[in-house]
Amino acid sequence: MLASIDTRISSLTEVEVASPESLVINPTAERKGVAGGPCATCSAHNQAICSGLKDQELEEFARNVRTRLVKTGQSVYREFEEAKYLYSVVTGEIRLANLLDDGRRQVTAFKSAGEVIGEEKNGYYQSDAEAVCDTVVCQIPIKALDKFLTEMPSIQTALTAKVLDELLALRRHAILLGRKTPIEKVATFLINRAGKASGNPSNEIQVELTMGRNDIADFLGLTIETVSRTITKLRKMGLLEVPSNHSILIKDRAWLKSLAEGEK
Amino acid sequence: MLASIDTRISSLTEVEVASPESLVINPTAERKGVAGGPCATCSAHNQAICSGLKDQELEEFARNVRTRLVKTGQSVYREFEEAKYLYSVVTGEIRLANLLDDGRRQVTAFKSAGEVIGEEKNGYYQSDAEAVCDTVVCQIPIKALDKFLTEMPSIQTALTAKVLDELLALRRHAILLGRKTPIEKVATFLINRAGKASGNPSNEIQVELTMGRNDIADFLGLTIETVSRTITKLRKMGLLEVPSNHSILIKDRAWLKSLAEGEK
DNA sequence: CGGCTATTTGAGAGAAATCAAGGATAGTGG
DNA sequence: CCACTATCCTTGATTTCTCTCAAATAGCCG
Repeated sequence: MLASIDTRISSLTEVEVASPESLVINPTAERKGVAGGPCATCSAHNQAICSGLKDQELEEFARNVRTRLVKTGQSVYREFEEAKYLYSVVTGEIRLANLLDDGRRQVTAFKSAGEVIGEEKNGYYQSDAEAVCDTVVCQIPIKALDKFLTEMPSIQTALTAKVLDELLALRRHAILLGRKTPIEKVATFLINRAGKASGNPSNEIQVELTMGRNDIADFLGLTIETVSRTITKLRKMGLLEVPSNHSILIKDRAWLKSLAEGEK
Repeated sequence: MLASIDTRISSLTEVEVASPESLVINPTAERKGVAGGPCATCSAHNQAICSGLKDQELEEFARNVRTRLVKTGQSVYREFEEAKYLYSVVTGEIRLANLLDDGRRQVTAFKSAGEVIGEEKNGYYQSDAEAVCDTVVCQIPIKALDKFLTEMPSIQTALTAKVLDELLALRRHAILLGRKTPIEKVATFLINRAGKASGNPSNEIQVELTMGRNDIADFLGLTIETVSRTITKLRKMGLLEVPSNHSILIKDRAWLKSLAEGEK
């Protein structure tokens, strides 16, 4: 699955000449005659807010959206910027972050395929959204969205569910930030990643990290050194192997999970 | 304003014989013949999700809701409990909290008049909701709400706005928990309270705390001792006076605000 | 291969948690 | 109304962690 994402991204990247900052592709231009239009064949379709749409609605939806390639480190939008679009992540990964004036940063979430970003307050985005790796997002104009919400109830429902999911995720994250130890934080992070990564319930599982230690530290409310030391500690306990900086092999998922919950 | 709340609560408390656990009052029984029904005269009406309703809609709304007195320490609902109602706070204050298995607690928000609680995920509440002090809530059955959402668009709009507000508040709280120092945390807490408390932009302002130090500690991700020491420190800096445990006088709001943002 | 960046590791300082009393406050019942 | 008790809050001493500062190592890109 990761391989197919990589393929998709690099093929898109090659077209990237068109716009050095961020590539905009009109999906209607890509495929014609497919039932449901181009969105029907989107790799994120099944997990996205458009998944409940019928063929005809989906075609209408497709006419209103654009996909956009956001390269590593580039931002999709910034906090306090006027919110004109809602986005759905297609491939890759986005980090949402908030900053203090002196540069301290808190990453509040990593968002991947099918997830929605772009929440606003009084018309302005609530946080910075930046690509952790080369990422494709689906850009939905707020104006078009308003129409969809009334005409296509399944979008309303799906969107509400996504927002409530995000609320819950933030609550879970709050208890992590405020009350968990570094080991519990890192264990929770890895377990959540493993859950995202596959349905394989086996005790050993490979986790791919798109982000660097810095992002992990800012996500968990730690310094980069503490993250590094904690991973080392888990490795020396025999819980992990670290084949590369961006990949971690969990040797004992159940044990790691119990650590994540604070059972010592 | 606080005085009027107290009056209201104690008058309700006296009726409390009816139900030792939590008093249920049918507002339709209270007043008749008022345009908009009993909800029109609700002290929280202007800030609540029902504020945009016309008289007739409001009467329909009133027929479907009940008010409920929740005494100090009692819970409105618990995490993982089936979500049958959405609530709007009328008077008093509710704390939302999540727990770890070993009892560690993170308070994610304090909710007062006009604010909504009861967010769910797959039909189950996301956190514990408990009364910080004697509190009156308006109980809206989810089933009735679903009907309102389609028939009264202003409710849909208001509710969406409330949820987005909550998302933003949680993001702000995440950066507080993950990246702020104890002084910044306490200063932020007090400044936010002061903002809630009044429109008085003067430099000196009185803040009423309904909750104890324990709740503040669990809200800010600190121990109770650190909260206490930090308040003492701010007091000795001449920034605060503490006339009673539940009341704090901010002597220099601008200075406190600059501390809250991390400017040293 | 060389330079750049990311990550790991080490030593030391500082800060908040923990452990332990002591003091204030509020609510209860005489 | 006041004494009494339970709870809450503050303060002090000590310990433990995590951060900070510093440097070495590893990985990556051209």
